[in-house]
Amino acid sequence: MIDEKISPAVIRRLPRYYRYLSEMEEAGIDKLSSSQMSMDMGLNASQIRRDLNCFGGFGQQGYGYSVTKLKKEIARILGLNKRYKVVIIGAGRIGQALLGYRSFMLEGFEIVGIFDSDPAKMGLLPEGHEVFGLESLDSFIAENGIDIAIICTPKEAAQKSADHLVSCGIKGIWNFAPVDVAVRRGVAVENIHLSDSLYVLSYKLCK
Amino acid sequence: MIDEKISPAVIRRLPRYYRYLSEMEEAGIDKLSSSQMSMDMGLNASQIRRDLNCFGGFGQQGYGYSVTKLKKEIARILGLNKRYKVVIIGAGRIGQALLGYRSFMLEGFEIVGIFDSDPAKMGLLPEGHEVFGLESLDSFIAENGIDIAIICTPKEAAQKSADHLVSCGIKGIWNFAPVDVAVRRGVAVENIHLSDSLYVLSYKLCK
DNA sequence: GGGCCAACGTAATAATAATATACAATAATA
DNA sequence: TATTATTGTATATTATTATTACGTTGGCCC
Repeated sequence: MIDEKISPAVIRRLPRYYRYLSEMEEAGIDKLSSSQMSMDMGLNASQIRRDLNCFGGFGQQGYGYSVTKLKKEIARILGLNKRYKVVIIGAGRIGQALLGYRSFMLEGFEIVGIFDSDPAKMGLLPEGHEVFGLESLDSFIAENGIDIAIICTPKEAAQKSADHLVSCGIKGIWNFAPVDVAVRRGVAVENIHLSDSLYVLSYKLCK
Repeated sequence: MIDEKISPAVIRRLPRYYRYLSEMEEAGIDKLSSSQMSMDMGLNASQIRRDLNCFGGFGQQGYGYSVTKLKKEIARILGLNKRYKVVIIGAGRIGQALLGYRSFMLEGFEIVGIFDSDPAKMGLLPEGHEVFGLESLDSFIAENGIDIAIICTPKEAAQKSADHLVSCGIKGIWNFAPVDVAVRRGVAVENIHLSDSLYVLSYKLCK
């Protein structure tokens, strides 16, 4: 992977490029110029070229970008060519909803276990998944080589969960609890703050 | 509401301040200085003061900010003192998960209907909610004075749904479909791109 | 009540990111 | 082989965001 510091702004745009390219590919388009992308995506053409060039020259002068090739390259940059083993912590509504999210699996994120502290939640869910107790988490992570944990606990439990997961060697946390969990350097965290987004919507509504 | 352009970055921080203040209030703290907040939140103290001053001088020199007062002010700025009526479009996993999200209701977002195009989904859900057909959406929105719609459809249907909702007079859209829906000026959209966030996590993992 | 101090409010500055412009290099095409 | 399109890249400009610096104000103590 390229090492010189790439700005977070660029990185956050990569998934958008990826989505766009997937759509174009589905639509049967096999060639795109930066100016075409620019019009479709509402970004500056030169910014697009610059973004892509952070990772290498994927285009061809006088021709443009091959949709399939570029999509594959971005997938590689994002690490979507890998497979990740994932556990979910918290078998509430969100946890269960994510459990059934088939499209994650397609992209290489395989949910192999869901855990909860509440004994009432233990046992079989629809579709054959089983909810385990938290006491079995450590050994499960060790035995199954888990890469990513999704935190779907109430906010009170989130930081404790994160600490626990990190101590088990988890390297990536996808956090749905409405707190900013703190982890040591070397562990990646992405937060989905649902209510933050809803509040911003509310703000926009009363402007 | 203050009119001079306030930067999106500031607005996105407001929910975070709100969360932080709620926690401090719960913890029984009634006074905070910007430098204390700065340490807790990992933001620059002066940035905090500037952010808050976009909306008015809520602090007191030589003293700091009253937690309760500041929290109330931010709630007002975000429009959380209002009540919103909300419909969900799409009764799949995410739609159903959001339907049961009690905490939204506490903050003034009341989900009053859930709709789906699939006849197989019609009928009663657990907890007494009923899934309606899309053909009844127009009249439902008109009769119930709906403010916000949550789009939980597959990506193919999202833009069509958005168009439909806007034509019914909906002013705010909370979009969970993995596309950027386009709406006319005057309609607010907030996107939750779950997979974008997951992809960024994946990127961070293979850095 | 006067001086001191804490912490705000805000102006000035610096850093980051986005946009625009330009152009040589190069592959496709006719 | 000439033409054309479009990249890759440099540079400049503008906009946005964050940081530093400091004057101002109100509370508090002696």
